[in-house]
Amino acid sequence: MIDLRLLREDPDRVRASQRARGEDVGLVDALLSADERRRSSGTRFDELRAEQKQLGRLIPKAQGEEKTSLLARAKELADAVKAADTEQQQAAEEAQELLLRLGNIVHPDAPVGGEEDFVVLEQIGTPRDFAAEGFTPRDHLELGELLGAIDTDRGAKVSGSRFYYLTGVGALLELALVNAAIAQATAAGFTPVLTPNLVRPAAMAGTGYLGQVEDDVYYLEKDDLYLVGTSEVPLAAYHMDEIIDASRLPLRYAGFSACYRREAGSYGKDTRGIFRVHQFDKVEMFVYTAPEEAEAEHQRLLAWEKQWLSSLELPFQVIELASGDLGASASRKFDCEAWVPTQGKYRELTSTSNTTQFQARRLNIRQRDEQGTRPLATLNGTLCAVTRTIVALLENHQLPDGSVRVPEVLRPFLGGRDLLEPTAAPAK
RNA sequence: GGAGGCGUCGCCUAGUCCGGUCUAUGGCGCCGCACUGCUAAUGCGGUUUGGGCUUUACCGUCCAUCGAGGGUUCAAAUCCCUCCGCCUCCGCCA
Repeated sequence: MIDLRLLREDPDRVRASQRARGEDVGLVDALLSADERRRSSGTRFDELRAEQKQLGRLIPKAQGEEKTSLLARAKELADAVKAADTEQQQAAEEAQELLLRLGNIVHPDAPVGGEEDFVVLEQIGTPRDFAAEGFTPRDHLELGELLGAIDTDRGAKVSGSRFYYLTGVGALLELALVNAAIAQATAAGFTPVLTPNLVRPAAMAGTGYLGQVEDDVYYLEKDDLYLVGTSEVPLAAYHMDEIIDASRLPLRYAGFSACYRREAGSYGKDTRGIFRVHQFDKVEMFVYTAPEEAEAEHQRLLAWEKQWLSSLELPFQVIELASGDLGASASRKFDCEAWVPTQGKYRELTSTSNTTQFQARRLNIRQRDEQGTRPLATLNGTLCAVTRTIVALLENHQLPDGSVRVPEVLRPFLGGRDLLEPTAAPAK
C-alpha cells in the first residue's frame, strides 16, 4: 500500500500513477473522503472515551445517591462510546479496503503504456545463425525427448496439461542449475532459504497477489491456504510484523521453492513443452533494504540476473516494462528475455521488481534507526526459473545430432560432463 | 485426531484465582546526563507500537495497544467465547 500522507498531500501524483497503470482514478477521491471520515470519527471516539475513563475513576469512591446518578451517566456514555467506536471502525475499514486496491506509485522513468510498450535497454550475446551452420534447430521438447530429459505425455496423463516429468539428464540438469544459481547467490552474500510453499491469506495479500491476479493462484479451501506462485511470497512475509534494526540491512535472501500457477486466461498460449507450466522450481532473490537504497539495489539485482544468464552463455535482452504491465506491487520492473531460436524471439526468463515500501506497508515490516521507525523497501528478482532456463539452454546450445553442449558454469554440478547426448532407447 | 499447559511494552518477570489510582511491577540490556586520571562502579532521567490534535519538525496532549478478534460490565491484563501460535503427553504416520 502507499503512504496515506502522500495521498493527502499530493493526490495528483497518485491520480497520475493510477492513470498510467490504466486503473481506477476515482479510488483516490473515495479514499480521501473515507480517510477524512476515519479521522473525524476517531477524534470523537477519543474524546468520549477520555470522558468515560475519568468518570469510571469516580465510581468506586462514590456512595448512595451520588453513585446511582454516576452509574446512570456512565451507562449513557458507554453507549455513546460504543456507537462512536463502531463508526470509526467502519470508516477505517472502508479506508483500508480502498487503500489496498491502490497500486504502487509508478516510477517516473517507467515508460507509460501497456504490455506492448516496453523499452529494450540492451542486448547481450548474439543469437546463433543455424542456417549458416547448416541445420534446422529442434525445439526444446523434441530435444528433451531425444535426451530422455522431458516427458510431457506422462505429465498430462498423471496431472493434466501443463504438467511434466523431468527424467534422467533433465532431472540432473535442474539440480545443476539450482546448485549453480545458489552458488552464485551465496557468493554474492545471499542467505539461501527453503521456504514453505503453502501460505496463509495474510502473506498472499500482503505481497499483492490477491488483487487482479487472484485467478492465477491455487487455493486450498479446506485449509484456507494458498500455494505460492513464487518464493517471493514466503520471503516477503518472513519478516511480517517485525521491526528490523537498520544496521542489519540490507537482508538478502535466495529462496528456492516450487511455484504454482493456474495460468488462467492463457489458454492456447505456449501449449507445447515446458515453457508455460502449472508447476516449476525457481531460485529467487529477495532483498529488504532502506528506501533510499532501493533504486541502487534494483540495479544490483538486475546485474546479478545478467551475470547468471551470461554465465549460461545465453543471448538475451533486457527490457523495462511499461506502467500498465507492472502488477500491483512494482513501481518499476526489468525483465531479461532469452533468445528462443525455434520461436525466433526473446522470451522472459527473469524479472526484477522494485516494490519500494508497498509490500512492507501491507506486511507491517519496518526498520528502526535514529530517525525512528518506518516501512523499509523490498525488492525481488528471479535468479533461475528452472523450466524456462532449460528451454533456453537446450535450444541455444544444441548440436546437429540433437546433443546439447553444457556451459562451463554447470559442468561442476553435472559430474564434469560437457555434453548431453541422446539416449539409445528413449523412455517411451 | 484426542488430552492438557502456556502467550504481559527488546529479553526475563510481577499482576490474572477474588474486575476499580494497573496511568502495567521489578531486573537485564540499551540511550542521555551527572560524577570520575581512563575504564569500571555509582546516581538521576529515559526506553512498546500505532493513530489523532497541535503547523506534518520540536515540545505537548488525548486515545488505542497485555497473542488476535468478539462478548459481559459503569469499568477487563484480570470473567466468558472463538481463533492463532508455542510446549507436553497419547494415537497415527514419512
